[in-house]
Amino acid sequence: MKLSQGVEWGVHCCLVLGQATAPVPAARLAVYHGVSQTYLAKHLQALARAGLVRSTQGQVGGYELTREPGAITVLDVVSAIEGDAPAFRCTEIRQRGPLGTPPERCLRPCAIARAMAAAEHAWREALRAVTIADLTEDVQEDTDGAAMPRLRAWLAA
Amino acid sequence: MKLSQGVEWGVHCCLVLGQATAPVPAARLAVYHGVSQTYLAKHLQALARAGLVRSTQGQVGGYELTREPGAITVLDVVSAIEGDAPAFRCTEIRQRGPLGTPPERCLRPCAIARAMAAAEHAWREALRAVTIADLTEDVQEDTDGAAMPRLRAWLAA
DNA sequence: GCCACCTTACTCGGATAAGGACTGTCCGAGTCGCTAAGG
DNA sequence: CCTTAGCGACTCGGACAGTCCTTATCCGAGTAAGGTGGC
Repeated sequence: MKLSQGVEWGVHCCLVLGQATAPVPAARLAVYHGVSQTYLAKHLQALARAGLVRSTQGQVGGYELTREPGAITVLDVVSAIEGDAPAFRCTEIRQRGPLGTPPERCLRPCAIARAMAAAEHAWREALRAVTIADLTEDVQEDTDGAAMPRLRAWLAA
Repeated sequence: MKLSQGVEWGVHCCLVLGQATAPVPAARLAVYHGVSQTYLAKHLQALARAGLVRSTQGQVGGYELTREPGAITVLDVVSAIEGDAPAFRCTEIRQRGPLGTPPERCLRPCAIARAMAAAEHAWREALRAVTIADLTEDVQEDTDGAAMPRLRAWLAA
């Protein structure tokens, strides 16, 4: 089990966009993070499709958040990049083989699937509890309040 | 993010082995579940490497649990199949780019990595709370107590 | 001086290749039980 | 009748291809700003 690289990039981009006062082009976000410009663009498209960011074309275009940072959770970003499909997919093994349970007896999901779904629910809730604003504050504390002012100055330049 | 197919197979195999009183060959487990024999063998090797099951060769050989079902958690099986690597891998984006934070300033893990790690911890704890014995009981209830006796009879035949 | 048009440059968006991991398969090494011969 | 050596069959274990998804990239469509010419 592994998460896509794009998740990390997407969250970082949301942190940056939360500090911006004007649309930021994808290329500028890529330079700031030191990653591939074209590939980051692909992930930003996913964020746009999910409605987390809005894209503007033209000379002063770019990406900007559609909601305030406190209203965007990490789960929103992860779901936008990774999709909503559950990590564990029950293939109904219990219905197969010589002692397979008939489908009409399988009213509830498989016990294994239930346990897996409960664990994924806990994972999602933990991600839902953290917003972009929370992360921004954490980064501020980690850097003694230096990161965000520097970032805003770099965005303005 | 998706889990390997082998996780589902591995848990099901542990459920069966928990009911067995003698080693069960991999081929028999595959027939019972209606899955590929050779591919299931590959995943059983992973369970053996993790010390969850013991393999015996020879004519009456096969696999058997090393611990009682109540002492094996779903997390044990998932870790055996998927490995212990965390799903989210921080690539230290904060250290890159024109405003990268110097490594000597990065004492704590990245705030994003901390949030992701907390969520994964919640996921792991939820899986650790469920044992093979718990799942066996759940399946019993789902089938009105019919599944395990039938399984034991099939194993004896 | 003001307005409309055009050019230009910049932006995003989807369609297109390469690499790696999961999936699926095979055959060889090792081990145990059974059989048969000898004492 | 008991012991022991050999044989045979069954088991696991690691090494080998195929396929899907993630990664990475490119070029075309669209848009807004700025400049220029006309009124």
